[in-house]
Amino acid sequence: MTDTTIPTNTIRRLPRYYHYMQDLVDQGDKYVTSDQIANYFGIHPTQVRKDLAFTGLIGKPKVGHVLQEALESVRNFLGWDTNSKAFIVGAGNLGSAIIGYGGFDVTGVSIVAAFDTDPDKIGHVINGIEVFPMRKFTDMALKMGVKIGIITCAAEAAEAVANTMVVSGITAIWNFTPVKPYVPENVIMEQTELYSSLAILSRRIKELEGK
Amino acid sequence: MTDTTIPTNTIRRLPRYYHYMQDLVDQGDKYVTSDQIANYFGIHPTQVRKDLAFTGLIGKPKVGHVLQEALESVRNFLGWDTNSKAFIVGAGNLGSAIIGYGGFDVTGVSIVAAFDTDPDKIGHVINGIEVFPMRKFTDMALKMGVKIGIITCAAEAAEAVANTMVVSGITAIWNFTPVKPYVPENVIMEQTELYSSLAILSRRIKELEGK
DNA sequence: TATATATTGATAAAAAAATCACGTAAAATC
DNA sequence: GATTTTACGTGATTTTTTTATCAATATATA
Ligand SMILES: NC(=O)c1ccc[n+]([C@@H]2O[C@H](COP(=O)([O-])OP(=O)(O)OC[C@H]3O[C@@H](n4cnc5c(N)ncnc54)[C@H](O)[C@@H]3O)[C@@H](O)[C@H]2O)c1
Ligand SMILES: NC(=O)c1ccc[n+]([C@@H]2O[C@H](COP(=O)([O-])OP(=O)(O)OC[C@H]3O[C@@H](n4cnc5c(N)ncnc54)[C@H](O)[C@@H]3O)[C@@H](O)[C@H]2O)c1
Repeated sequence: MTDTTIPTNTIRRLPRYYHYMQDLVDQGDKYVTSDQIANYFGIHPTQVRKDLAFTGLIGKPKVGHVLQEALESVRNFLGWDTNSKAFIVGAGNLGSAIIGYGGFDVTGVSIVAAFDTDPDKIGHVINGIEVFPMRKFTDMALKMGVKIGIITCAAEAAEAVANTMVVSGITAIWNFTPVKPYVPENVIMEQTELYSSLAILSRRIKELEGK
Repeated sequence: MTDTTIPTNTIRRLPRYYHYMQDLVDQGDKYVTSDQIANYFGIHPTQVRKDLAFTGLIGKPKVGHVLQEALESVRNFLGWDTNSKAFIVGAGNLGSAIIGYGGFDVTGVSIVAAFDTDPDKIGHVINGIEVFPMRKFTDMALKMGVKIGIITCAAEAAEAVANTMVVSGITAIWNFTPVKPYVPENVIMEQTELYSSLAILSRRIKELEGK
Protein backbone atom coordinates (compact mmCIF):
# COMPACT_ATOMS: atom_id res chain seq x y z
CA MET A 1 0.00 0.00 0.00
CA THR A 2 2.83 2.39 0.78
CA ASP A 3 5.02 1.40 -2.14
CA THR A 4 2.36 1.17 -4.80
CA THR A 5 3.45 3.49 -7.54
CA ILE A 6 1.05 6.25 -8.38
CA PRO A 7 0.12 6.51 -12.05
CA THR A 8 1.28 9.78 -13.49
CA ASN A 9 -2.11 10.25 -15.06
CA THR A 10 -3.70 10.05 -11.66
CA ILE A 11 -1.49 12.90 -10.49
CA ARG A 12 -2.39 14.81 -13.60
CA ARG A 13 -6.11 14.35 -13.10
CA LEU A 14 -6.29 15.17 -9.42
CA PRO A 15 -5.71 18.92 -9.78
CA ARG A 16 -8.64 19.03 -12.20
CA TYR A 17 -10.90 17.32 -9.73
CA TYR A 18 -9.60 19.73 -7.13
CA HIS A 19 -10.51 22.74 -9.15
CA TYR A 20 -13.95 21.39 -9.92
CA MET A 21 -14.61 20.54 -6.28
CA GLN A 22 -13.50 24.00 -5.28
CA ASP A 23 -16.08 25.39 -7.68
CA LEU A 24 -18.74 23.21 -6.07
CA VAL A 25 -17.79 24.53 -2.64
CA ASP A 26 -18.01 28.08 -3.96
CA GLN A 27 -21.52 27.46 -5.20
CA GLY A 28 -22.52 26.15 -1.78
CA ASP A 29 -22.37 22.37 -2.23
CA LYS A 30 -21.31 20.15 0.62
CA TYR A 31 -20.92 16.76 -1.04
CA VAL A 32 -19.64 15.35 -4.31
CA THR A 33 -19.88 11.91 -5.87
CA SER A 34 -17.42 10.19 -8.17
CA ASP A 35 -20.09 9.98 -10.82
CA GLN A 36 -20.57 13.70 -10.66
CA ILE A 37 -16.89 14.36 -11.23
CA ALA A 38 -16.67 11.68 -13.92
CA ASN A 39 -19.64 13.14 -15.68
CA TYR A 40 -18.22 16.63 -15.66
CA PHE A 41 -14.95 15.55 -17.19
CA GLY A 42 -16.40 12.94 -19.49
CA ILE A 43 -14.37 10.13 -17.98
CA HIS A 44 -15.19 6.85 -16.26
CA PRO A 45 -16.55 6.93 -12.67
CA THR A 46 -14.37 4.01 -11.65
CA GLN A 47 -11.35 5.97 -12.66
CA VAL A 48 -12.34 8.84 -10.45
CA ARG A 49 -12.84 6.43 -7.54
CA LYS A 50 -9.44 4.89 -8.09
CA ASP A 51 -7.78 8.26 -8.35
CA LEU A 52 -9.40 9.51 -5.17
CA ALA A 53 -8.62 6.22 -3.44
CA PHE A 54 -4.93 6.87 -4.02
CA THR A 55 -5.21 9.93 -1.84
CA GLY A 56 -6.58 7.79 0.97
CA LEU A 57 -10.05 9.26 0.69
CA ILE A 58 -12.95 7.14 1.88
CA GLY A 59 -16.48 7.98 0.82
CA LYS A 60 -19.89 7.12 2.11
CA PRO A 61 -22.28 5.05 0.02
CA LYS A 62 -25.30 6.96 -1.16
CA VAL A 63 -23.65 10.27 -0.23
CA GLY A 64 -20.27 10.44 -1.85
CA HIS A 65 -17.54 12.55 -0.32
CA VAL A 66 -17.64 15.53 1.98
CA LEU A 67 -16.13 18.23 -0.20
CA GLN A 68 -13.96 19.74 2.50
CA GLU A 69 -12.49 16.34 3.33
CA ALA A 70 -11.96 15.51 -0.32
CA LEU A 71 -10.20 18.79 -0.98
CA GLU A 72 -7.96 18.32 2.02
CA SER A 73 -7.14 14.78 1.04
CA VAL A 74 -6.11 15.76 -2.47
CA ARG A 75 -4.19 18.77 -1.20
CA ASN A 76 -2.33 16.62 1.25
CA PHE A 77 -1.64 13.90 -1.29
CA LEU A 78 -0.23 16.34 -3.82
CA GLY A 79 1.94 18.01 -1.25
CA TRP A 80 -0.03 21.22 -1.54
CA ASP A 81 -0.37 21.46 2.21
CA THR A 82 3.25 22.43 2.78
CA ASN A 83 4.61 25.77 1.70
CA SER A 84 7.77 25.93 -0.32
CA LYS A 85 9.71 28.73 -1.93
CA ALA A 86 10.71 28.84 -5.57
CA PHE A 87 13.10 30.88 -7.71
CA ILE A 88 12.36 31.58 -11.35
CA VAL A 89 15.04 32.23 -13.96
CA GLY A 90 14.12 34.23 -17.04
CA ALA A 91 11.81 37.19 -16.58
CA GLY A 92 10.77 37.37 -20.21
CA ASN A 93 7.34 36.82 -21.72
CA LEU A 94 6.56 33.50 -20.15
CA GLY A 95 8.44 34.13 -16.92
CA SER A 96 6.52 37.34 -16.32
CA ALA A 97 3.23 35.61 -16.98
CA ILE A 98 4.02 32.96 -14.42
CA ILE A 99 5.25 35.48 -11.88
CA GLY A 100 2.13 37.52 -12.42
CA TYR A 101 -0.17 34.55 -12.04
CA GLY A 102 -1.81 34.08 -8.69
CA GLY A 103 -3.32 30.70 -9.42
CA PHE A 104 -0.40 28.63 -8.18
CA ASP A 105 -0.88 29.79 -4.61
CA VAL A 106 -3.16 26.87 -3.97
CA THR A 107 -0.26 24.49 -4.58
CA GLY A 108 1.73 25.96 -1.72
CA VAL A 109 4.55 26.93 -4.04
CA SER A 110 5.37 30.61 -3.90
CA ILE A 111 7.81 32.33 -6.17
CA VAL A 112 9.97 34.57 -4.00
CA ALA A 113 12.52 35.91 -6.47
CA ALA A 114 13.21 36.13 -10.18
CA PHE A 115 16.57 36.18 -11.96
CA ASP A 116 17.75 37.36 -15.34
CA THR A 117 20.93 38.38 -17.14
CA ASP A 118 19.38 41.23 -19.07
CA PRO A 119 20.27 44.57 -17.40
CA ASP A 120 16.96 45.99 -18.61
CA LYS A 121 15.07 43.40 -16.62
CA ILE A 122 17.15 43.46 -13.45
CA GLY A 123 15.72 45.60 -10.68
CA HIS A 124 12.20 45.51 -12.02
CA VAL A 125 9.43 44.34 -9.73
CA ILE A 126 6.74 42.13 -11.25
CA ASN A 127 3.71 41.41 -9.12
CA GLY A 128 5.75 42.14 -6.02
CA ILE A 129 8.63 39.89 -7.09
CA GLU A 130 11.97 41.53 -7.71
CA VAL A 131 14.22 40.54 -10.61
CA PHE A 132 17.80 39.95 -9.43
CA PRO A 133 20.96 39.53 -11.49
CA MET A 134 21.66 35.91 -12.26
CA ARG A 135 25.01 35.95 -10.45
CA LYS A 136 23.21 36.31 -7.14
CA PHE A 137 21.30 33.09 -7.63
CA THR A 138 23.53 30.62 -5.80
CA ASP A 139 24.12 32.85 -2.83
CA MET A 140 20.47 33.67 -2.32
CA ALA A 141 19.27 30.12 -2.93
CA LEU A 142 21.63 28.68 -0.35
CA LYS A 143 20.88 31.44 2.14
CA MET A 144 17.11 31.10 1.79
CA GLY A 145 17.13 27.34 1.46
CA VAL A 146 15.11 27.40 -1.76
CA LYS A 147 14.52 23.95 -3.25
CA ILE A 148 12.38 24.63 -6.31
CA GLY A 149 13.62 26.26 -9.51
CA ILE A 150 11.60 27.33 -12.53
CA ILE A 151 13.32 27.75 -15.89
CA THR A 152 11.76 30.21 -18.32
CA CYS A 153 14.91 31.64 -19.85
CA ALA A 154 16.05 31.37 -23.45
CA ALA A 155 16.43 27.75 -24.53
CA GLU A 156 20.16 28.17 -25.20
CA ALA A 157 20.75 29.07 -21.57
CA ALA A 158 18.69 26.26 -20.06
CA GLU A 159 21.56 23.82 -19.67
CA ALA A 160 23.76 26.33 -17.85
CA VAL A 161 20.89 27.57 -15.69
CA ALA A 162 20.01 24.02 -14.66
CA ASN A 163 23.62 23.48 -13.64
CA THR A 164 23.60 26.62 -11.55
CA MET A 165 20.41 25.46 -9.91
CA VAL A 166 21.85 22.09 -9.02
CA VAL A 167 24.96 23.52 -7.42
CA SER A 168 22.74 25.95 -5.52
CA GLY A 169 20.89 23.19 -3.74
CA ILE A 170 17.79 23.15 -5.92
CA THR A 171 16.27 19.66 -5.90
CA ALA A 172 13.21 20.13 -8.08
CA ILE A 173 13.13 21.92 -11.43
CA TRP A 174 10.17 22.97 -13.52
CA ASN A 175 11.47 23.51 -17.02
CA PHE A 176 9.53 25.30 -19.75
CA THR A 177 12.20 25.26 -22.43
CA PRO A 178 12.18 22.56 -25.07
CA VAL A 179 15.74 21.65 -24.07
CA LYS A 180 16.33 18.74 -21.74
CA PRO A 181 19.16 19.75 -19.44
CA TYR A 182 21.22 17.06 -17.83
CA VAL A 183 20.80 16.89 -14.07
CA PRO A 184 21.87 14.33 -11.49
CA GLU A 185 19.42 11.55 -10.78
CA ASN A 186 18.41 12.87 -7.39
CA VAL A 187 17.14 16.11 -8.89
CA ILE A 188 13.49 16.02 -9.90
CA MET A 189 12.83 17.49 -13.32
CA GLU A 190 9.41 18.25 -14.70
CA GLN A 191 9.31 19.29 -18.31
CA THR A 192 6.35 21.30 -19.56
CA GLU A 193 6.18 21.18 -23.31
CA LEU A 194 3.65 23.57 -24.69
CA TYR A 195 4.55 22.17 -28.10
CA SER A 196 3.08 18.82 -27.21
CA SER A 197 -0.39 20.19 -26.64
CA LEU A 198 -0.26 22.03 -29.90
CA ALA A 199 0.95 18.86 -31.60
CA ILE A 200 -2.06 16.96 -30.37
CA LEU A 201 -4.33 19.69 -31.63
CA SER A 202 -2.84 19.84 -35.09
CA ARG A 203 -2.66 16.08 -35.39
CA ARG A 204 -6.35 15.76 -34.49
CA ILE A 205 -7.22 18.40 -37.07
CA LYS A 206 -5.24 16.45 -39.64
CA GLU A 207 -6.99 13.21 -38.67
CA LEU A 208 -10.39 14.81 -39.13
CA GLU A 209 -9.44 16.26 -42.48
CA GLY A 210 -8.47 12.83 -43.68
CA LYS A 211 -12.00 11.55 -43.15
CA MET B 1 -2.66 1.01 -41.35
CA THR B 2 -4.92 3.97 -41.91
CA ASP B 3 -7.31 3.27 -39.06
CA THR B 4 -4.80 2.29 -36.39
CA THR B 5 -5.27 4.74 -33.61
CA ILE B 6 -2.21 6.73 -32.69
CA PRO B 7 -1.31 6.63 -29.00
CA THR B 8 -1.58 10.09 -27.49
CA ASN B 9 1.79 9.59 -25.88
CA THR B 10 3.35 9.07 -29.26
CA ILE B 11 1.98 12.42 -30.39
CA ARG B 12 3.31 13.98 -27.21
CA ARG B 13 6.79 12.57 -27.70
CA LEU B 14 7.22 13.38 -31.37
CA PRO B 15 7.64 17.14 -30.92
CA ARG B 16 10.47 16.45 -28.48
CA TYR B 17 12.22 14.23 -30.96
CA TYR B 18 11.63 16.91 -33.54
CA HIS B 19 13.29 19.58 -31.48
CA TYR B 20 16.24 17.36 -30.70
CA MET B 21 16.68 16.40 -34.32
CA GLN B 22 16.54 20.04 -35.31
CA ASP B 23 19.37 20.68 -32.86
CA LEU B 24 21.39 17.90 -34.47
CA VAL B 25 20.86 19.46 -37.89
CA ASP B 26 21.98 22.82 -36.51
CA GLN B 27 25.19 21.29 -35.25
CA GLY B 28 25.87 19.80 -38.66
CA ASP B 29 24.73 16.19 -38.28
CA LYS B 30 23.17 14.34 -41.15
CA TYR B 31 21.87 11.17 -39.54
CA VAL B 32 20.22 10.13 -36.31
CA THR B 33 19.53 6.72 -34.80
CA SER B 34 16.66 5.69 -32.56
CA ASP B 35 19.16 4.74 -29.90
CA GLN B 36 20.59 8.21 -29.97
CA ILE B 37 17.20 9.80 -29.42
CA ALA B 38 16.26 7.23 -26.80
CA ASN B 39 19.49 7.84 -24.99
CA TYR B 40 19.04 11.58 -24.97
CA PHE B 41 15.58 11.38 -23.48
CA GLY B 42 16.27 8.42 -21.23
CA ILE B 43 13.61 6.24 -22.82
CA HIS B 44 13.55 2.90 -24.58
CA PRO B 45 14.93 2.69 -28.15
CA THR B 46 12.06 0.48 -29.26
CA GLN B 47 9.64 3.13 -28.22
CA VAL B 48 11.38 5.67 -30.37
CA ARG B 49 11.30 3.23 -33.29
CA LYS B 50 7.61 2.59 -32.81
CA ASP B 51 6.87 6.29 -32.51
CA LEU B 52 8.79 7.12 -35.65
CA ALA B 53 7.22 4.18 -37.45
CA PHE B 54 3.81 5.77 -36.90
CA THR B 55 4.92 8.69 -39.03
CA GLY B 56 5.73 6.26 -41.82
CA LEU B 57 9.46 6.73 -41.46
CA ILE B 58 11.71 3.86 -42.47
CA GLY B 59 15.33 3.82 -41.40
CA LYS B 60 18.43 2.09 -42.58
CA PRO B 61 20.17 -0.47 -40.38
CA LYS B 62 23.53 0.69 -39.12
CA VAL B 63 22.86 4.25 -40.25
CA GLY B 64 19.55 5.28 -38.75
CA HIS B 65 17.52 8.01 -40.35
CA VAL B 66 18.45 10.87 -42.61
CA LEU B 67 17.67 13.85 -40.43
CA GLN B 68 15.99 15.87 -43.13
CA GLU B 69 13.70 12.99 -44.02
CA ALA B 70 12.90 12.31 -40.39
CA LEU B 71 12.06 15.94 -39.71
CA GLU B 72 9.84 16.09 -42.74
CA SER B 73 8.09 12.88 -41.81
CA VAL B 74 7.31 14.06 -38.30
CA ARG B 75 6.26 17.47 -39.53
CA ASN B 76 3.93 15.93 -42.03
CA PHE B 77 2.52 13.46 -39.54
CA LEU B 78 1.77 16.16 -36.99
CA GLY B 79 0.13 18.38 -39.54
CA TRP B 80 2.87 20.95 -39.20
CA ASP B 81 3.28 21.15 -42.94
CA THR B 82 0.04 23.01 -43.50
CA ASN B 83 -0.40 26.59 -42.38
CA SER B 84 -3.43 27.54 -40.35
CA LYS B 85 -4.59 30.73 -38.74
CA ALA B 86 -5.53 31.08 -35.09
CA PHE B 87 -7.32 33.66 -32.94
CA ILE B 88 -6.43 34.12 -29.29
CA VAL B 89 -8.86 35.43 -26.68
CA GLY B 90 -7.44 37.11 -23.57
CA ALA B 91 -4.42 39.37 -24.02
CA GLY B 92 -3.40 39.23 -20.37
CA ASN B 93 -0.22 37.81 -18.87
CA LEU B 94 -0.35 34.41 -20.45
CA GLY B 95 -2.00 35.53 -23.68
CA SER B 96 0.70 38.12 -24.27
CA ALA B 97 3.43 35.56 -23.61
CA ILE B 98 1.97 33.24 -26.19
CA ILE B 99 1.44 36.01 -28.72
CA GLY B 100 5.02 37.15 -28.17
CA TYR B 101 6.44 33.70 -28.58
CA GLY B 102 7.92 32.83 -31.93
CA GLY B 103 8.46 29.16 -31.21
CA PHE B 104 5.11 27.95 -32.45
CA ASP B 105 5.89 28.96 -36.03
CA VAL B 106 7.33 25.54 -36.68
CA THR B 107 3.91 24.02 -36.10
CA GLY B 108 2.39 25.97 -38.95
CA VAL B 109 -0.09 27.63 -36.62
CA SER B 110 0.09 31.39 -36.73
CA ILE B 111 -1.82 33.68 -34.45
CA VAL B 112 -3.29 36.41 -36.62
CA ALA B 113 -5.42 38.38 -34.14
CA ALA B 114 -6.05 38.75 -30.41
CA PHE B 115 -9.28 39.66 -28.66
CA ASP B 116 -10.13 41.10 -25.26
CA THR B 117 -12.94 42.90 -23.47
CA ASP B 118 -10.67 45.24 -21.52
CA PRO B 119 -10.67 48.70 -23.19
CA ASP B 120 -7.10 49.20 -21.95
CA LYS B 121 -5.94 46.21 -23.95
CA ILE B 122 -7.93 46.84 -27.13
CA GLY B 123 -5.97 48.54 -29.87
CA HIS B 124 -2.59 47.49 -28.54
CA VAL B 125 -0.23 45.66 -30.82
CA ILE B 126 1.78 42.81 -29.32
CA ASN B 127 4.52 41.34 -31.43
CA GLY B 128 2.74 42.62 -34.52
CA ILE B 129 -0.61 41.17 -33.47
CA GLU B 130 -3.43 43.64 -32.87
CA VAL B 131 -5.86 43.26 -29.97
CA PHE B 132 -9.46 43.62 -31.16
CA PRO B 133 -12.62 44.04 -29.12
CA MET B 134 -14.24 40.71 -28.37
CA ARG B 135 -17.47 41.65 -30.18
CA LYS B 136 -15.63 41.54 -33.50
CA PHE B 137 -14.65 37.91 -33.02
CA THR B 138 -17.43 36.13 -34.86
CA ASP B 139 -17.40 38.46 -37.83
CA MET B 140 -13.66 38.29 -38.31
CA ALA B 141 -13.45 34.55 -37.72
CA LEU B 142 -16.09 33.81 -40.34
CA LYS B 143 -14.63 36.27 -42.81
CA MET B 144 -11.07 34.97 -42.43
CA GLY B 145 -12.09 31.33 -42.14
CA VAL B 146 -10.14 30.85 -38.92
CA LYS B 147 -10.49 27.36 -37.46
CA ILE B 148 -8.26 27.45 -34.36
CA GLY B 149 -9.05 29.33 -31.16
CA ILE B 150 -6.81 29.81 -28.14
CA ILE B 151 -8.38 30.65 -24.78
CA THR B 152 -6.23 32.60 -22.32
CA CYS B 153 -8.89 34.79 -20.78
CA ALA B 154 -10.06 34.83 -17.18
CA ALA B 155 -11.39 31.42 -16.13
CA GLU B 156 -14.89 32.79 -15.47
CA ALA B 157 -15.20 33.85 -19.09
CA ALA B 158 -13.94 30.59 -20.61
CA GLU B 159 -17.36 28.98 -21.03
CA ALA B 160 -18.81 32.00 -22.82
CA VAL B 161 -15.72 32.45 -24.97
CA ALA B 162 -15.81 28.82 -26.03
CA ASN B 163 -19.43 29.24 -27.05
CA THR B 164 -18.57 32.27 -29.12
CA MET B 165 -15.79 30.34 -30.79
CA VAL B 166 -18.06 27.45 -31.68
CA VAL B 167 -20.69 29.67 -33.30
CA SER B 168 -17.90 31.43 -35.18
CA GLY B 169 -16.83 28.30 -36.99
CA ILE B 170 -13.84 27.43 -34.78
CA THR B 171 -13.32 23.68 -34.83
CA ALA B 172 -10.24 23.31 -32.64
CA ILE B 173 -9.71 24.99 -29.28
CA TRP B 174 -6.58 25.21 -27.15
CA ASN B 175 -7.71 26.07 -23.66
CA PHE B 176 -5.36 27.26 -20.92
CA THR B 177 -7.97 27.93 -18.25
CA PRO B 178 -8.66 25.31 -15.60
CA VAL B 179 -12.32 25.35 -16.61
CA LYS B 180 -13.65 22.71 -18.97
CA PRO B 181 -16.12 24.43 -21.27
CA TYR B 182 -18.82 22.40 -22.90
CA VAL B 183 -18.42 22.12 -26.67
CA PRO B 184 -20.11 19.95 -29.27
CA GLU B 185 -18.47 16.63 -30.00
CA ASN B 186 -17.15 17.64 -33.38
CA VAL B 187 -15.08 20.44 -31.88
CA ILE B 188 -11.58 19.41 -30.86
CA MET B 189 -10.57 20.64 -27.42
CA GLU B 190 -7.08 20.46 -26.04
CA GLN B 191 -6.73 21.43 -22.41
CA THR B 192 -3.33 22.57 -21.16
CA GLU B 193 -3.21 22.43 -17.40
CA LEU B 194 -0.13 24.07 -16.02
CA TYR B 195 -1.36 22.97 -12.62
CA SER B 196 -0.84 19.35 -13.54
CA SER B 197 2.86 19.75 -14.10
CA LEU B 198 3.22 21.52 -10.82
CA ALA B 199 1.24 18.76 -9.17
CA ILE B 200 3.64 16.15 -10.45
CA LEU B 201 6.55 18.17 -9.15
CA SER B 202 5.18 18.67 -5.67
CA ARG B 203 4.00 15.08 -5.44
CA ARG B 204 7.46 13.83 -6.35
CA ILE B 205 9.00 16.09 -3.74
CA LYS B 206 6.60 14.70 -1.22
CA GLU B 207 7.41 11.13 -2.22
CA LEU B 208 11.11 11.77 -1.75
CA GLU B 209 10.58 13.36 1.64
CA GLY B 210 8.69 10.30 2.78
CA LYS B 211 11.73 8.14 2.15
C1' DT C 1 -39.38 -1.34 10.72
C1' DA C 2 -38.73 -3.21 6.16
C1' DT C 3 -37.56 -2.22 1.40
C1' DA C 4 -35.66 0.29 -2.36
C1' DT C 5 -31.97 2.99 -4.14
C1' DA C 6 -27.66 5.22 -4.79
C1' DT C 7 -22.98 5.03 -4.25
C1' DT C 8 -19.15 3.10 -2.35
C1' DG C 9 -14.61 0.08 -2.46
C1' DA C 10 -12.61 -4.21 -3.96
C1' DT C 11 -11.68 -7.41 -7.38
C1' DA C 12 -11.69 -9.16 -12.02
C1' DA C 13 -11.42 -8.42 -16.96
C1' DA C 14 -10.07 -5.81 -20.86
C1' DA C 15 -7.43 -2.57 -23.25
C1' DA C 16 -3.47 0.01 -24.03
C1' DA C 17 1.27 0.97 -23.65
C1' DA C 18 5.92 -0.23 -23.02
C1' DT C 19 9.49 -3.54 -23.28
C1' DC C 20 11.72 -7.66 -24.77
C1' DA C 21 13.57 -10.80 -28.03
C1' DC C 22 14.67 -12.19 -32.31
C1' DG C 23 15.56 -12.27 -37.22
C1' DT C 24 17.26 -9.19 -40.94
C1' DA C 25 19.78 -5.69 -43.50
C1' DA C 26 23.38 -2.35 -44.29
C1' DA C 27 27.95 -0.95 -43.39
C1' DA C 28 32.55 -1.78 -41.65
C1' DT C 29 36.34 -4.75 -40.89
C1' DC C 30 39.13 -8.57 -41.70
C1' DG D 1 34.46 -12.12 -50.33
C1' DA D 2 33.51 -13.58 -45.61
C1' DT D 3 32.64 -12.04 -41.02
C1' DT D 4 31.43 -8.93 -37.57
C1' DT D 5 29.00 -5.21 -35.91
C1' DT D 6 25.32 -2.02 -35.44
C1' DA D 7 20.80 -0.67 -35.82
C1' DC D 8 16.50 -1.70 -37.87
C1' DG D 9 11.48 -3.59 -37.74
C1' DT D 10 8.12 -6.40 -35.71
C1' DG D 11 5.66 -10.14 -33.31
C1' DA D 12 5.39 -11.80 -28.52
C1' DT D 13 5.36 -10.72 -23.75
C1' DT D 14 4.98 -8.03 -19.80
C1' DT D 15 3.43 -4.17 -17.39
C1' DT D 16 0.39 -0.47 -16.61
C1' DT D 17 -3.90 1.72 -16.98
C1' DT D 18 -8.66 1.72 -17.70
C1' DT D 19 -13.16 -0.29 -17.56
C1' DA D 20 -16.61 -3.65 -15.87
C1' DT D 21 -18.72 -6.29 -12.26
C1' DC D 22 -20.49 -6.94 -7.78
C1' DA D 23 -21.21 -7.37 -2.79
C1' DA D 24 -21.56 -4.09 1.03
C1' DT D 25 -23.53 -0.10 3.25
C1' DA D 26 -25.67 4.35 4.27
C1' DT D 27 -29.71 6.96 3.43
C1' DA D 28 -34.39 7.68 1.95
C1' DT D 29 -39.02 6.06 1.46
C1' DA D 30 -42.96 3.24 2.13
N1 LIG E 1 6.30 32.37 -24.36
C1 LIG E 1 5.73 31.21 -24.61
O1 LIG E 1 4.53 31.13 -24.88
C2 LIG E 1 6.53 29.95 -24.58
C3 LIG E 1 5.91 28.77 -24.93
C4 LIG E 1 6.63 27.58 -24.91
C5 LIG E 1 7.93 27.59 -24.51
N2 LIG E 1 8.53 28.73 -24.19
C6 LIG E 1 9.93 28.67 -23.78
O2 LIG E 1 10.13 29.44 -22.64
C7 LIG E 1 11.37 30.10 -22.70
C8 LIG E 1 11.17 31.58 -22.52
O3 LIG E 1 10.29 32.06 -23.50
P1 LIG E 1 9.91 33.59 -23.58
O4 LIG E 1 8.91 33.75 -24.63
O5 LIG E 1 9.58 34.08 -22.21
O6 LIG E 1 11.30 34.23 -24.05
P2 LIG E 1 11.85 35.68 -23.70
O7 LIG E 1 12.95 35.93 -24.67
O8 LIG E 1 10.74 36.63 -23.62
O9 LIG E 1 12.46 35.55 -22.26
C9 LIG E 1 13.66 34.90 -21.99
C10 LIG E 1 14.32 35.61 -20.81
O10 LIG E 1 15.44 34.85 -20.37
C11 LIG E 1 16.50 35.73 -20.09
N3 LIG E 1 17.77 35.02 -20.18
C12 LIG E 1 18.46 34.69 -21.29
N4 LIG E 1 19.58 34.03 -20.95
C13 LIG E 1 19.62 33.95 -19.62
C14 LIG E 1 20.51 33.40 -18.68
N5 LIG E 1 21.62 32.78 -19.07
N6 LIG E 1 20.22 33.49 -17.38
C15 LIG E 1 19.10 34.10 -16.97
N7 LIG E 1 18.20 34.65 -17.81
C16 LIG E 1 18.46 34.57 -19.11
C17 LIG E 1 16.36 36.83 -21.10
O11 LIG E 1 17.03 38.01 -20.68
C18 LIG E 1 14.85 37.00 -21.16
O12 LIG E 1 14.41 37.92 -20.20
C19 LIG E 1 11.98 29.74 -24.02
O13 LIG E 1 12.92 28.73 -23.86
C20 LIG E 1 10.82 29.24 -24.82
O14 LIG E 1 11.22 28.23 -25.70
C21 LIG E 1 7.86 29.92 -24.20
N1 LIG F 1 -0.38 33.22 -16.24
C1 LIG F 1 -0.15 31.95 -16.00
O1 LIG F 1 0.99 31.56 -15.72
C2 LIG F 1 -1.24 30.95 -16.03
C3 LIG F 1 -0.95 29.65 -15.68
C4 LIG F 1 -1.97 28.69 -15.70
C5 LIG F 1 -3.22 29.05 -16.10
N2 LIG F 1 -3.50 30.30 -16.45
C6 LIG F 1 -4.86 30.62 -16.86
O2 LIG F 1 -4.86 31.42 -18.01
C7 LIG F 1 -5.89 32.38 -17.95
C8 LIG F 1 -5.32 33.75 -18.11
O3 LIG F 1 -4.32 33.98 -17.14
P1 LIG F 1 -3.57 35.35 -17.06
O4 LIG F 1 -2.54 35.22 -16.01
O5 LIG F 1 -3.12 35.74 -18.42
O6 LIG F 1 -4.72 36.33 -16.58
P2 LIG F 1 -4.89 37.88 -16.88
O7 LIG F 1 -5.86 38.40 -15.93
O8 LIG F 1 -3.56 38.51 -16.97
O9 LIG F 1 -5.50 37.91 -18.34
C9 LIG F 1 -6.84 37.62 -18.62
C10 LIG F 1 -7.27 38.47 -19.80
O10 LIG F 1 -8.56 38.03 -20.24
C11 LIG F 1 -9.33 39.18 -20.51
N3 LIG F 1 -10.75 38.81 -20.42
C12 LIG F 1 -11.51 38.67 -19.33
N4 LIG F 1 -12.77 38.33 -19.66
C13 LIG F 1 -12.80 38.27 -21.00
C14 LIG F 1 -13.82 37.97 -21.94
N5 LIG F 1 -15.07 37.66 -21.56
N6 LIG F 1 -13.52 38.00 -23.25
C15 LIG F 1 -12.27 38.29 -23.64
N7 LIG F 1 -11.26 38.59 -22.80
C16 LIG F 1 -11.53 38.56 -21.49
C17 LIG F 1 -8.92 40.18 -19.50
O11 LIG F 1 -9.24 41.50 -19.92
C18 LIG F 1 -7.41 39.94 -19.45
O12 LIG F 1 -6.75 40.72 -20.40
C19 LIG F 1 -6.57 32.18 -16.62
O13 LIG F 1 -7.73 31.44 -16.78
C20 LIG F 1 -5.59 31.39 -15.82
O14 LIG F 1 -6.23 30.51 -14.93
C21 LIG F 1 -2.54 31.28 -16.42
